[in-house]
Amino acid sequence: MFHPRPPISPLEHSSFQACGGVRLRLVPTPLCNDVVLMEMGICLQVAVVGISYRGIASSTVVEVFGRTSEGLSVVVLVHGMRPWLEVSRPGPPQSVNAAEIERLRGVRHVVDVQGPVEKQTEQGMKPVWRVYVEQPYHVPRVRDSLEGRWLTHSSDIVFGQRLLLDLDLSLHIGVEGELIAATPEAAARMGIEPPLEEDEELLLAGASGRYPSDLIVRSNVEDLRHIEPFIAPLTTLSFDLETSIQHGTVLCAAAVLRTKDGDIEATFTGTEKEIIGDFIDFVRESDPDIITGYNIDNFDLPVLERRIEAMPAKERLKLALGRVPLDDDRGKPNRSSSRWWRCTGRVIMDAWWEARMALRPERESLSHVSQLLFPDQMEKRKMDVDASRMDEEWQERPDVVLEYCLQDAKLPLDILDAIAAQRRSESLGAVAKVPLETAVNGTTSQWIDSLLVRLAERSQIVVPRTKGQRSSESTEGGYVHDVKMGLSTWIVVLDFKSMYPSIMIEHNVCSTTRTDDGNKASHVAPTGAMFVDKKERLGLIPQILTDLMESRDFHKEQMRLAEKDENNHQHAFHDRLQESVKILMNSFYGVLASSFYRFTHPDLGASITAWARRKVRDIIMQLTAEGSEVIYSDTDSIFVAVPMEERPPPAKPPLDEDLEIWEEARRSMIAYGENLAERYSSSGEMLEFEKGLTAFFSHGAKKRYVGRVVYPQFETIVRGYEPRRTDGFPIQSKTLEVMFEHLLDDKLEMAIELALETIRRLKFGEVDPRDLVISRSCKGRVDKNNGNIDFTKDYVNPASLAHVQTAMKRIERGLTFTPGMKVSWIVTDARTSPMTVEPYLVDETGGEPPEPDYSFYTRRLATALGRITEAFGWTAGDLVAGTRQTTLFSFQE
DNA sequence: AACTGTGGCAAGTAGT
DNA sequence: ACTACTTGCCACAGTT
Repeated sequence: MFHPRPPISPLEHSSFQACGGVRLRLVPTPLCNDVVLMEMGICLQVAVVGISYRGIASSTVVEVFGRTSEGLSVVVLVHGMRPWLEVSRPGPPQSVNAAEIERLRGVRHVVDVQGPVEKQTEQGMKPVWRVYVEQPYHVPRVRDSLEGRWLTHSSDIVFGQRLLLDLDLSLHIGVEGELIAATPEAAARMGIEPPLEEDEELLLAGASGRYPSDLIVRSNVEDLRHIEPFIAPLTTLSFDLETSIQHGTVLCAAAVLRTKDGDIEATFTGTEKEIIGDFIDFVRESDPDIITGYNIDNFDLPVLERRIEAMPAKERLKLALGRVPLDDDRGKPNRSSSRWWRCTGRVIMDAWWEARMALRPERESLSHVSQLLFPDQMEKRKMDVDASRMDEEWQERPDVVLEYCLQDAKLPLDILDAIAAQRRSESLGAVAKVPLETAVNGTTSQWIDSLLVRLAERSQIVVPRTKGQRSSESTEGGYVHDVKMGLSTWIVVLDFKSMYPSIMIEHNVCSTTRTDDGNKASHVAPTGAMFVDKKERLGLIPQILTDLMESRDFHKEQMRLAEKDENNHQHAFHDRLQESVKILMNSFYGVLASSFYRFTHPDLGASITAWARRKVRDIIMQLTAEGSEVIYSDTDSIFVAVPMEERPPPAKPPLDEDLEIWEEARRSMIAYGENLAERYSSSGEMLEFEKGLTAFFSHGAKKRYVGRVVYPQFETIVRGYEPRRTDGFPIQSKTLEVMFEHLLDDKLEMAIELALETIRRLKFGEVDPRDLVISRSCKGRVDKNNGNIDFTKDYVNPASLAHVQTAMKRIERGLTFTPGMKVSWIVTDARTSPMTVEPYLVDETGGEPPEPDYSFYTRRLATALGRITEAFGWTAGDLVAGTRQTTLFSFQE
């Protein structure tokens, strides 16, 4: 049983007219001459959640699933799209006789051949024909049957994406069309009578049965257009199942739908079939854009699939969670080969995965992540249901379990809201011009394809296929300068602005501009790779990156304006957009350096990094030559010591007199940074003064340093060291964090004191075992047949690894383990080989923590702290002993 | 029997 | 999407 949906408050009619409103007209239909059907012209702004398509007779209807700016769910049935691919003759340009084209027309499933059009191919300009085929799935078949006689282009683009590419649309689209069906509530909201819902009408529109959306609109390709991004009132449904440990059956379930108007909660009880059936009904009725839950990818969705599979064939339910008619098989979520579940018309977004990516928590249990995000609210959440005794709990107090289940359904929504996961994805989709689904679950290559393919096709450049194999050779990457060991004071950090994108723009780096002809080359990389001049041909990638840079500047400007107006909403909106642009720009280098991307060549990635290394090394050499000291550098950043006659102590002093000296040093540091940035910036490359530090410390290892930033704002940065890592143990991170603060204040004695005291306490076991928990992610493969986990595919010697040992012990004790999840343990005996560890389960099942091997932890902590203190003459051994082994040699150091 | 050094595996981070 | 780099542990070989 579930609570019914409360009525939706009617919207004001005027707000709907902003985008054209609703027109009514009476027209005779061709199907039934004597009946006059009402046909309603409608104009909508839609955020595209997902795109699919269906073949109808000899044409294809594209289904665009989304949410309107007014908050209604909609499926737009777009007519007039025809699947196609392009062909050209292999080899150098040559004449093609008409008979050859006629043969092409005769190929099975080919509907039409058009052209030729002169296009740029890998072998120069060539005539290219466009071959239209019956259905999208015929594209690969025709492609393969033409193998050898023709080269094919644009022949592996998924048809759903085709709509956005051909019409140059993004996530937010304007739609004009005919309203052919609406739920009574939706009609009421729009202030109209719902249209007649006759089967013929839906069939005419290319639908079979009822889509679960509020509106069904029929449209034509010509009636879709690009619109500016808006914040869509997306809806999210979260759910949680409680299952029997003994039988694996579903005991109860809960779901919460979150809209901009609030939450609707539902709980499900009864027989397993009733629970699952009612849950499916609730999903279809509430028609959310996003389905979420905690670890649904690896738990709840597989459980639903398995339990339905276990039902007798006759009365088996359909797991129709998708936005398609009930009898349409595409409604069932599937995860074919991919790590992600897909479900037609909706996005499946696992709050576990999103939280993991956004927060990088040390432990990943729902309770730990909630604690992290909502420390105050967690008081309310009573952990009084013992999940390891679920069957008994359900027997004894079902209402408590149901309440617990509802809580667990609701938390994922709060988590996603707290990290703004949906909004971020919407922004990324708007920038990469892909549906929400691709923004959430797609790969970077899909986002970049979306921009690159559409520009190539507009620029009369053929689109190559994604390459099959990966080469064994890897490209040399960025340059990392040796870091000076110890404490340095008064440092400026200079950064190249968007270094790799700038290089790509400056040197016109693109697969379409690369050349082997030395006469044509105007850009020669340090590796010898050559690229033509911009005037000869402007590369696709430089064009896109230039646009992206401009759009980032635009959104940053809008942020400034919003800030001035104190419009937080607008500020956050543009901040997300500029952030998405940045993410996208930085992804370009990655796909270009990958060997299987369609628009790349091994020269590209190698040239970019080679130019970058040269640029950074040149500046380091010049700085060194002029007497400045370079402390560190990684890829695009340079840390330079500010030249000063006398270096004031780094800590901001309380005394007036000293404070003035300190402030003066800070001012001269800023001036020096700005001066360097200006001197080393040319038109093509921008070196920016990014940060000013009073103190910088490293023990001498690259990518590991801490710094006290005093410009542009005050903060402490820690890079690479244990406090940044999720696989250390808490006391290690906490101690180092405080020690770093002391070091940066130039309070060496306090840092050493803390190290000695913490090690002493640990040696005598005077610490909370919680501070000794180590967590790491663990791989493994699930055996399809028996559900067992196989570790041997991922690990050479699984049993010798502490995290695998922990995972195995969890499984032994009947606890969940899903490949990729983090497991937590305490080392109980390090004298054995491999060391003995015990899972730490206090958060999950309660009980006593395992007895730690304190001597192991003492040694590990001493090693970590000793690395730092060794810069000041205290080795790890000295820290454990509690005294420094002073020798003549150590004094000389 | 207890160290010490080394190569290999694995995870995680810093940077794009 | 990519490379550079550090660290921890194990297995093994070679000392002390």
